[in-house]
Amino acid sequence: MAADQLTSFEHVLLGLICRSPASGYDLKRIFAATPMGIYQPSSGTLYPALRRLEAKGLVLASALAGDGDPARHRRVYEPTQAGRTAHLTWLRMPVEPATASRDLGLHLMRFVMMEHMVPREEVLEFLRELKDALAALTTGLERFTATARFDQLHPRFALDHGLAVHRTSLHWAEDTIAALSAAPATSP
Amino acid sequence: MAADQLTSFEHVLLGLICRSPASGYDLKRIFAATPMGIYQPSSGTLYPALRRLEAKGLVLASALAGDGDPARHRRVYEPTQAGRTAHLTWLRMPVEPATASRDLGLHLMRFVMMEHMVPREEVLEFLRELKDALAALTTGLERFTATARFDQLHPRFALDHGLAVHRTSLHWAEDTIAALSAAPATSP
DNA sequence: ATCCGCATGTAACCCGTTACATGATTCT
DNA sequence: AGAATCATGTAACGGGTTACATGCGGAT
Repeated sequence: MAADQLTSFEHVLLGLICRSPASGYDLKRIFAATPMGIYQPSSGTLYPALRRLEAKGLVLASALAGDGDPARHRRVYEPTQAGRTAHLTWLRMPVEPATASRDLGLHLMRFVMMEHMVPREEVLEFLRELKDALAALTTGLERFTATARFDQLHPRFALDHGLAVHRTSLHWAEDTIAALSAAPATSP
Repeated sequence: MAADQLTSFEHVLLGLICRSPASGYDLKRIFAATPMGIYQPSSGTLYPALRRLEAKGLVLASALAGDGDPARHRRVYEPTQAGRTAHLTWLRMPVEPATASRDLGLHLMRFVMMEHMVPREEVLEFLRELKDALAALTTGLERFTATARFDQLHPRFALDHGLAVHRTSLHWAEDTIAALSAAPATSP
């Protein structure tokens, strides 16, 4: 049932539910309030995705709203054991160097959700993988810049942008590895 | 016929065809060879997209292959007048500050294609719009960072990354404005 | 004669977008 | 009572992904 892989959005939803049980509306507000609110999922995206997670046995809708009157049209989802496992597996997925650039935002998302979910050492390993992938990308772009001949200005400028941004991400990864190595340990 | 708007991918294809007539296979090789090859369109994406552009009257398939034997199963597309107009209109679209972050890659694409297509002053105006949008995003993130309280480490680190990357893009825009202002004029 | 690269296409499937629909609850 | 907010859903549409299919031309 839970065999086929989830979309990125479903993985994020599952992660949020694992952090704390939530209804669809709760999740909508989370997206609206936090800086990941650049993406605002619509009802037509959100609720079917939750139903898919439910159908795959990764989350369960507990209809208890908490207040006095029972279950007033609110479906609060909480993860099943299979859901927690799937989420942890997702968090532990390796960084594919080839797609690290495209998936950077998703990797950041995973990084945020790793806290208190996987041990510090695994987080550092993830960051090292990310750093290596970004380093490979920058050297690849540097090599292209060195070998290609530019008969126009703008392509060169655009490459400069890509290079600068990748270098920034690379430095961030290095800095974060250092900061996290120095930070006091926390309990999962 | 050409009323409804195109997808980003279709806009890019149209731009490439405007730069120089090409077949589907040519376009595929362009994506594979240049640094935009991070995205490699499949046949099922590419050819239907070209057919849509053709159906909308934006491109035309001229079946002359150039070599001796005539048209050996190669559809070389070239832009129609409506196609050129649509492409120029796309190039001249303003930068939406709200989605500048999400569309940054696309804006860079537009920037590359603007060369020799729109006058230098319009390119500079575009870059100023982009710079302003990026500046607004950075101050917005800075404000969030200042007001929000972080009970966890990773969200703070992730925000740092976003801030650093946006600042890099902002600096790039400023530098490119300066460089382009100083560069010698070119003919469209 | 066969295999590889060129070159274009089709069909199933899935998901995100958009727009609309529906009720319950709280506020004024 | 009426409006706004909470809360969930559905249906149509379009396009991207994947995988498969096809045929020609040149190379070994």
